[in-house]
Amino acid sequence: MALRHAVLAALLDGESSGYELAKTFDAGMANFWHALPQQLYLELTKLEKDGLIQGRAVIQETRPTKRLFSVTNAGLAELERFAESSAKPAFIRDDLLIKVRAVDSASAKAVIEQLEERALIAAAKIDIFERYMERQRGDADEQAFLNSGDRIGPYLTCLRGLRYEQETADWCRQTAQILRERCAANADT
Amino acid sequence: MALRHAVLAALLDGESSGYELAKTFDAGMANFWHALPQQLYLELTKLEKDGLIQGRAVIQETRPTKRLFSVTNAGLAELERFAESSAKPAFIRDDLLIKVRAVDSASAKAVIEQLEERALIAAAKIDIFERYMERQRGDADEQAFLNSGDRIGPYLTCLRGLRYEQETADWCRQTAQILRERCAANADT
DNA sequence: TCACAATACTCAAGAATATGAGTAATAGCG
DNA sequence: CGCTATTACTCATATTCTTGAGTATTGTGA
Repeated sequence: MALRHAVLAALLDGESSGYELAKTFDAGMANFWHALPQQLYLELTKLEKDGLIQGRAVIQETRPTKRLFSVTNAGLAELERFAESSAKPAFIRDDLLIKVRAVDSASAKAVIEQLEERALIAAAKIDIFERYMERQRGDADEQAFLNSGDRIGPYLTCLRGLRYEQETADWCRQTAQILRERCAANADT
Repeated sequence: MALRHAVLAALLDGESSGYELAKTFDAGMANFWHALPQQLYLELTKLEKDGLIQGRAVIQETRPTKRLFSVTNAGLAELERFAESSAKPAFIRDDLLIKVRAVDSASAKAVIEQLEERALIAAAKIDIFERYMERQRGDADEQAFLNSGDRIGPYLTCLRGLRYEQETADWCRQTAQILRERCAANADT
């Protein structure tokens, strides 16, 4: 039931069409939710039907007409209710971790490659998050921004995403290194 | 398609019944997969039908008969294939992060409480992981264990789970602190 | 100019996950 | 002696998420 709330939260940043949302959602939700365009369109339709968001059609000259959605007061109230409801424990689902958990000498090579690949992906995300955060806080330093900025939510969650990716990158590199050394030791014998 | 592989990986630690697996799965998978007992029983049934695990009935005197499952050679081969297949990018799904992202003065109080609660949960997990890791490496220090231990997969993923929970706890406490300060500043004006 | 990418969506079907309700026996506690 | 917890599972349904296939128009590079 929480994609619903993730979409509402995303629309707090300003009205958006389904298409725009689909492009920015994964990045904007900084690592703690993910959805395909089809799900987003569907969810937007439902949210509008329930009166939590409202859409307005924008007729464009050169592009198809789009519908921009924004959160209604009922939507804000729903987010309030959501905030007060008890949160389900979070969970990650990560194929790569399963591969590492099951790793043995036969699969080590493939796993090492994927760890390195993942470290690169994480590094790219770190860049994106850092740029976003710089832009958000502008001239102020972080502490000042967090004390006085309004709508600091996206910044706070981006901070979490940033650290998560830093940990991911570090762990992937270290784990790949350990597995490489074990492969080498194995080959010697 | 990966609960399947998570269960296979879990059974590498030794044969287990559905019931035992259900109790240890969430903890053992150290934060990167989660499943309810019903799903696990179902998956075990499918895995057995596909010949990737085999079960043997153990008749107990005072308890109902249980079935212990272990990974077959076909199961090991399937894990190999899985390791070589390209991994889907991981994703987290976390209600609490959505709440933080949408946080405003109205919802701050509820969100602070949940952040503090989450920090405690994370601390409890950290304890569990640390104890598991100590037990695993025994007398050896970590480096030595990782160099020479066999089946280091569970240790490596536990390490990741540990750091993840440490980050979670830190971030939750810091974020709660920031929100508290803003509440106080708000009340002053 | 011609294919290909981008904008802006929709619909249907399928796989994976979650929820709720049972069954049935024994163990331990007061 | 009755109550609840534990062991050990099963079945059915509901929700959620993913996948694949479309539609229709416009902008852009070779």
